[in-house]
Amino acid sequence: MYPQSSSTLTLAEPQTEYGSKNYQWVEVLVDCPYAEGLYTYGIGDDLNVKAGDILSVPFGNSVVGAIALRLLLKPPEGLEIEQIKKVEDVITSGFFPPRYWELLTRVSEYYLTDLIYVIKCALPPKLLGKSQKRVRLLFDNIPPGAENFCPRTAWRVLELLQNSKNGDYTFSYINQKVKGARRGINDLVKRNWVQTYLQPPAKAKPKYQKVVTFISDNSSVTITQKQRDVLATLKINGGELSQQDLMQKCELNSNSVINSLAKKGCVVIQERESLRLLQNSNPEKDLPKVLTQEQQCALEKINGLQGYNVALLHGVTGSGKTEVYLRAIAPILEQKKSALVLVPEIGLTPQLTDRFRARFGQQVCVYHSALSDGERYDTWRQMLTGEPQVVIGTRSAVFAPLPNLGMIILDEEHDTSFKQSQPVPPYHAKTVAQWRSELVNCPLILGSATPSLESWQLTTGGQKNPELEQKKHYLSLPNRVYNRPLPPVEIVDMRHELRKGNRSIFSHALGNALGNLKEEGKQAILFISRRGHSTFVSCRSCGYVMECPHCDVSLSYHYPKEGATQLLRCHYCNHTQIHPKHCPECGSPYLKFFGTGTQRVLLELQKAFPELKVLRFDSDTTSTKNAHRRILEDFEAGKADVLIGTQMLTKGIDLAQVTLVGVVSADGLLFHSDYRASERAFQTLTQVAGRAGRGNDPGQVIIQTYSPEHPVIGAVQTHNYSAFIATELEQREMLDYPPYGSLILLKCTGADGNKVREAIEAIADVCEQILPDDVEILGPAPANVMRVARRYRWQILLKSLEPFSDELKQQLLTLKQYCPSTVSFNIDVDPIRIE
DNA sequence: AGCACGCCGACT
DNA sequence: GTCGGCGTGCTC
Repeated sequence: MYPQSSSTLTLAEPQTEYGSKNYQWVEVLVDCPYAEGLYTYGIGDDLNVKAGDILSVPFGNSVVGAIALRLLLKPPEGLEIEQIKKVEDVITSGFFPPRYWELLTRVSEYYLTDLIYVIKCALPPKLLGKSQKRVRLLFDNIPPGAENFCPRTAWRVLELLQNSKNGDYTFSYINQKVKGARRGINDLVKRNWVQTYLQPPAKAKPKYQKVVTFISDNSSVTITQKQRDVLATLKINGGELSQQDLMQKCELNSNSVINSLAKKGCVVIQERESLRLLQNSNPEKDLPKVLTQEQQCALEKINGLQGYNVALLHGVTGSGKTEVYLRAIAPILEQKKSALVLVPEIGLTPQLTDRFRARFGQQVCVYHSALSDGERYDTWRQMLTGEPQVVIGTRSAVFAPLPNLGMIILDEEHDTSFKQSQPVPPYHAKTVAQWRSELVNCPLILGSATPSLESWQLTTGGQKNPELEQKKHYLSLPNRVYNRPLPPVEIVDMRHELRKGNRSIFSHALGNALGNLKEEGKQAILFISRRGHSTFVSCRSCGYVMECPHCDVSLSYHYPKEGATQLLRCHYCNHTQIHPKHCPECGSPYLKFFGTGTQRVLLELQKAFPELKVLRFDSDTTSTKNAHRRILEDFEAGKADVLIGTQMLTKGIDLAQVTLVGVVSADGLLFHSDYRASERAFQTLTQVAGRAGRGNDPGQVIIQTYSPEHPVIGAVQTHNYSAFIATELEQREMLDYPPYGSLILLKCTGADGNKVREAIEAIADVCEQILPDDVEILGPAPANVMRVARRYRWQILLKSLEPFSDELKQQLLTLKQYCPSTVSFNIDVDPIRIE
C-alpha cells in the first residue's frame, strides 16, 4: 500500500540484525525543509550508528538533525567520496518501537506532509535542533575611529554589535536589523574585526547518575564498620540505590567509602541515565470503586476485546467513565503492557491525572507541551524503556514511543482540539490512534458524553467493511453513578426578560438562583462563550466600530478590574491598544460596548451580588503554568462561590459542590457558518450542563438565550442525544459532509491580497481540470475573516463522497507550483473547522 | 529555509 | 569601480 516507504521501513526497524559488517556510510533524512530525499554521510570510527538513530550532521552551512534510515556498505553511485561529509554525533540511539515507522509514513502520506515533519512532531522538541550562525565582535582588533575606515553597512553592523551587551548576536538577528547585513559582515570578517561561528544545536542531553549495586559481603577482604553499614543499608533497600541516596542514608560526606567497597568487589558503581520526571503530587492510594451494573457490563466487554477493536464508551456526564478506564487498564499493566490515554488538554484535567496517579502510582507519566523541554525529553526516554506504564498526554502523545502498547484510550473523543491544522502535519489524533491500534493490534476506546458524529456512525452504523463490522462496539452508560439524576435544564427566553423590563445580563431565574447560593452553601459555574469584556465597541453618534488595523474584525474591549487600564484587543492577532476616550471618526465621547465577555459578567456579578466571591477561568487568567490547577483547587477548597469561564469549563471538571450552572448567553454558540456548528454547540452546552449536580445534592442548569426555538437548545434541554444526532446525520448525509463524505481544504495566504486571489483562482482552474467529476469544488472564497495579522486568506473546499485516493492527493501537492513565493499554500486533509 | 553566486542598474 | 537589489539553485 505504501510502496516507496516499505523498503526503508523494514530496514529501520530495531530488530534488524546489523551483524559485524563494517558499515561506513549511512543514508539519512535531514531536518531541513525543501531538502526532501536522502543524503549519504560517512561514519567515523568513533561512532556507532544504527538505523533508526537520531543524528546531527553537517548540512550546507549548518548542523542539522537527521534520522538514520539505513546503513550502506559502499557509497551510492554518482557521488564522489570527497563530497560526503561525516556524521557529527549520535543524539539518540534506537528508539523505534515495532510498526512505528509504518505509522509515521502513513501519517505523512495521508496528510500530505513530508516525513521529516511527522518525525519532528513525534519527537520531543529540540531533539532535532538546528545550529545557529552567530557573529561575535573581536574587541581587541578594532582600531579607534573604525567608522572612518569601513563602508556604511559594515559600520551599522559594527555599531549594533558594539551597543550590545556581549558583542554577540545571531546572524539572522543582525540581518533583520540591518538591511544587506551579509556584505557588511563579510567586510568585517575580512578585517578580522568580527568572527562568525556556529553554535551547535542545544541537544537535550540525558542526565547521568551513579547507581551503586550490592554484589557480595562475604568476601575474603576485611571491611570496616562504615563499609559494613553501607552494605547493610544497600541490602535493606533492595540491593540498589543511587550514590546520592546512599550517601545521604549513611551520612557519608564523600563517596570514598563506596569507592573502596567497589575496589574490594563488594559493590559496583554504574553510570545510569536518570530521569528528571515530575514526581510532585503523591496522592493517597485510590482503590477500585464498586461499579454500577452498566459500568460492569462495559468493562467486561472491554476486557474481552482481543486485538484491534474500536469501542465507543458513550457515558453521560457523571456516569463514571474514568473508573471504567482505570479498570480496563489494570489488566493491561498486569500483562506487562502499556496503555496510552489521550486527553484534549492536560492542563484542564488535573483531576484525571491525579486519579490515575492515585491508582497506578509511579507507573503513570504525563506527556504534553506544557512540560519543559527537559521534562519532555526525560518522559520520552522513559517510554522507550518498555516498562509497563500508563502515558497520559495530549494530541502529540499519540506518537508516544511505547514498545508494548496494549490499549489506547481517547477521552472526550468529540473534542476538536485533537485535530489541528497548524503546525503541519494537520493530523487528527483519533485517526492516528485508530491506525496505531490497528498496527499494533490493540483495542481503541473512545469515550465521551457527547460522541462526535464520526464515532457514532463508526460504531453504531453499518460498516461496508465486514471485518470492521465485527470489531466495532457501542457501550452505553446512560445513567449517572449512585443513581444521581441528570440536572434539569431550564431555558430562559431573554427577549421575554427584556419585555418584562429586565435589562440586566442575568435573567430573573438566574439572578434568583445566584442570590440563594450563599445561603445554601453551594457553588455555581457561569459559562460565557467569549473572554474579554465586550465583543465590540461602537460610537453612538456616527456608528463607527473600532476595528483591528491588521485583521478584518472588530476589537474587543478588555477591562479586567476596577481601576485597570481600559484596552482594546484583537482576538485573532492579539493586537492591543488603549481604549480611546473619543470616537476617532467624529470625536464624540459616547462609545458603547456591545456583547458580553467574561470580564463584563464578572463586573456585573460583583455589582449585583457583592457578597459572592468569584474566580475567573479563561485564557486571560490561566496562561501561567499550573494556573488551571490552582484556580480549580481554590474553587474546590471553597475559596470562591462562583467560577466564571469560557469553553475551558466544559472539559473534565468534576466538582461535587457545584449545583448551579448558568449559561449567560447560548447565542454566541448557535450561529456559525461552519457545517459542524450545531454539533459543537450541542456538545459544549451538554458538557457545561453536565458540571452540575455531580455530588450528592441535585443540580440545576439555566440557559439564557434569545433563540429558544433553536433545535440545539431543545436537544440540550431534554438530554436527547440520539434524536439530535439522527437529524444532524440526516443533514450531513444529504450534503455529503463527513462522516459520509470526505473534505480537503486548500488554503492560500499572503500579504498581497491580489496575489493571493490570483493564486487561488489559478489553483481552482487546475482543480477543475485534474479532479474527477465526483469531486465537488467549493470556492474559491475568502475565509470568514479575510484578513488576519495583515495576511489575506482564501480557500477552496474539495468534497467527495468516496474517500480521496492516494493518487489524487499526490496531485494536490503539485498545486503549490501555482503560488508565487509570496503566497503560501496549505492543504488541510479532513478539516474540522472551515472559517 | 538559509545562503552563495551571479547579473544588473544606480551612484560616488 | 562599488553598493545594493533580486532571481536561481544547492545542500550528501
